[in-house]
Amino acid sequence: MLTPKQYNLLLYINKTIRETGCCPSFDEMKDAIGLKSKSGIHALIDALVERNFLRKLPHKARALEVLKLPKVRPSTVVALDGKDTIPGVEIPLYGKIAAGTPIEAIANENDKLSLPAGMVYSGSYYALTIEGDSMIEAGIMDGDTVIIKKVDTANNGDIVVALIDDAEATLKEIKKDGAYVHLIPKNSAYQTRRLPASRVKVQGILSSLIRTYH
Amino acid sequence: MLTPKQYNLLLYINKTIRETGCCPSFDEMKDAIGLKSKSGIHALIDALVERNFLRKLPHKARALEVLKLPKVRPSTVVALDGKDTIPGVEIPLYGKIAAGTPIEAIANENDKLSLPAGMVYSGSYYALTIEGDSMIEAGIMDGDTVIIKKVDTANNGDIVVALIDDAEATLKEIKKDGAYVHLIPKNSAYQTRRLPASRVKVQGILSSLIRTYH
DNA sequence: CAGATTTTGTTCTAGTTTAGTTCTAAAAAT
DNA sequence: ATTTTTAGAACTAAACTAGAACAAAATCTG
Repeated sequence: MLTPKQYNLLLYINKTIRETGCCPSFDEMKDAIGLKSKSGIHALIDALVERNFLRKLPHKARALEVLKLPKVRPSTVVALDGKDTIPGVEIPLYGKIAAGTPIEAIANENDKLSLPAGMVYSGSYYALTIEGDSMIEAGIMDGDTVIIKKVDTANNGDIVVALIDDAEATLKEIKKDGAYVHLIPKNSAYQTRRLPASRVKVQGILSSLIRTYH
Repeated sequence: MLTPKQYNLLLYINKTIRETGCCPSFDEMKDAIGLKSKSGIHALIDALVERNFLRKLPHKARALEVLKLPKVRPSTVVALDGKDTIPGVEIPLYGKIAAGTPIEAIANENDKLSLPAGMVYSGSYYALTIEGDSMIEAGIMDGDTVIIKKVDTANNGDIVVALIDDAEATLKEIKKDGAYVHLIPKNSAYQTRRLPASRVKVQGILSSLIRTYH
């Protein structure tokens, strides 16, 4: 994944941005990791950008953004010897859902979400990552992971994954109105959509939500 | 599927990346699994790449990525409800947190929350149930369960459990301002509180959030 | 606001160290 | 006896260090 130098620089950049609010300069970085020339920093940063740990705004000074950090976990978590286990399940993580975009068709077998058994009851479940802010007033934020229970009917007021015209999937509150359904965003900047029931398929209802900070 | 050498090497690579954040070199690997030459490592890695357990960025050093791990075989744990087991942890659920109520008053050692190991990294954690709407604009709603990492310092912008005057615990965004701290609610109907740093103790920072519907 | 100044980022060259690959042969296992 | 695994050396390539010169961005100044 990373070389030790790359890793140390990444940690230093992240720490500095968090503590001071602004990005260190190349000279500050070279002092911090003990180099005498900043050309090496340049190469390290290029490597980190290439690996998608950093992004830099082109033609700006002190304009680095940390995209992710290597997940450093205690070894007990990966000691797969069956000691620290709880009853649990793995459900597929199907990708992102956003207003106006279909769920990514790829069901990547590698993307799985582990859940304690207590979070899922009978039935079949899958997970999606939220993109966009159309449900923000329901406390569903960009980047949240939602756990969806596969069902094909829902009650008024349920938050559902709705597939429109077999093309576009979206997470909205549903309200039935005769032969029509209303798909209600929870953000006053967005409009409720009213569609013939025949064009809308319920693909599941919101069962739980997980958000990770930092 | 995998030979014992391949399996051990894969676990070692995964463990090293997770613990240190960076990828081991071939020499480190050969020492780790007890070989005297690194040419054998090369063959093992090729085999792991071919079986899609590893990916390597071409023409890069220390640029391995673990794609998947062999399935966990829960040998002794009894499956519950036909469900599987996963690596996991249990953390204490201390009760509700709301403006004006100390945590300890409602602490009950018996309430535990099970989490998949992937949700907690190094450190000690506890869980609280949110009461009230003072953080609603941060997507934290009444009834949500928050997972708190026990630490006693935080950075500006972190959402923390703050204990005021050893009496009152509250979940707020923290901002340090010299000898003072600001405790910032995320609801325009509430006021930011500015307190001398001596009256405020950080009891943990928000690590993740779980919400269950229905 | 324009121009000057300083700070910051980029590029180049060149050399050192570290890491990865390939090949051959010996040793072990089947 | 054949195949697989291991060891070792030789080689190629990437990572790292350093210095300087230059270009661009940010800041200062009148």
